[in-house]
Amino acid sequence: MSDNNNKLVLESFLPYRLSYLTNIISRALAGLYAEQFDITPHEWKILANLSRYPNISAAEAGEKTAMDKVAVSRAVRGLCDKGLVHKIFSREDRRRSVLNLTEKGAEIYRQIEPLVTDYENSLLKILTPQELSQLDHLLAKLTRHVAPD
Amino acid sequence: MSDNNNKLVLESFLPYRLSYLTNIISRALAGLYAEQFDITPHEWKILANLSRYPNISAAEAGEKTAMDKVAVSRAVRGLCDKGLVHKIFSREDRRRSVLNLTEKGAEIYRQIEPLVTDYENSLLKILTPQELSQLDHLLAKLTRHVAPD
DNA sequence: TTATTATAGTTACAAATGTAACTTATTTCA
DNA sequence: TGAAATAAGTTACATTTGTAACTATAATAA
Repeated sequence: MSDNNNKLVLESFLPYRLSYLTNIISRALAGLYAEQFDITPHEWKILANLSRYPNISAAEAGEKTAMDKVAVSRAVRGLCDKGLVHKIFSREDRRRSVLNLTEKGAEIYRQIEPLVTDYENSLLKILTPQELSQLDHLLAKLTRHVAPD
Repeated sequence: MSDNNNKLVLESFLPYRLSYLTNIISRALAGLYAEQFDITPHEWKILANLSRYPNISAAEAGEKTAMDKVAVSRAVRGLCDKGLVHKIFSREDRRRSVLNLTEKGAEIYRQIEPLVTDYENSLLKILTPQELSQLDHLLAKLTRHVAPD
């Protein structure tokens, strides 16, 4: 039986509120690097992951970013075309790619990273330490519930 | 001067965590009505707003949903084509549209609404009352900060 | 072995979304 | 007035994104 007896109130509907907030933040973030560095949000995710995890494959990059393999393939191609990423195929398994930042890619990453972390800090610093830990807890709990693994 | 002295850690980066959670929820939500009722997420937003606010214009619907006018125009056309929404132009200002659900639109809305609110409830009920009020407070505070008006 | 199945990645096509230009109607103000 | 500016909505085009089919390689198992 349905446990619903409330009317839908859009202004307080959790998925909409989340989506609204997320869209604004994502757009602001993209604005920090999009035109200036000619990098798409997908490309940025891959770039950041390769900085943190060198030598991963496209599939692994996809897992870490929650991007599907087509999006990863396109982002990697874009990054390779711009000379920011170097791709080879593994000797052991020639299906598997091995991705790394080029020197240029690492340099661009170093330029973008502080812009992005500063933006995050500008958000986080409006929260009290207590609110911060609540936010962390809530995101973890909700995410665990909708995406268990 | 930059107040950044942390390395970017993707797993704990607020915008990514938010975006990840939001995407999963949005996808789950769309799955509730997309194929079964042949309604897109944009169309659903307009449908729900027209149920709550009859006689609004496309521009007003756009404000309430944070959709741009092109997206609204397309969603409204889709809904009209399916016979779910009725559009006339105002007598006082003939640029301005006046939108309403048709009987069929209202009926479809009545069918989808409990699916959507049940899904929201399934999320909210894993939170304690205290966590719920924290979530409400945090979303409001962050949203106010990134989208002041 | 070798036939089947699974995996990594790419390509091709379709659908969705964004940006800019356009049409029509209204408002402003010289 | 009536010319210019503004506003609502649509259309056209380009870009992005998603889905499905495909290629190549590797693993499985009959």
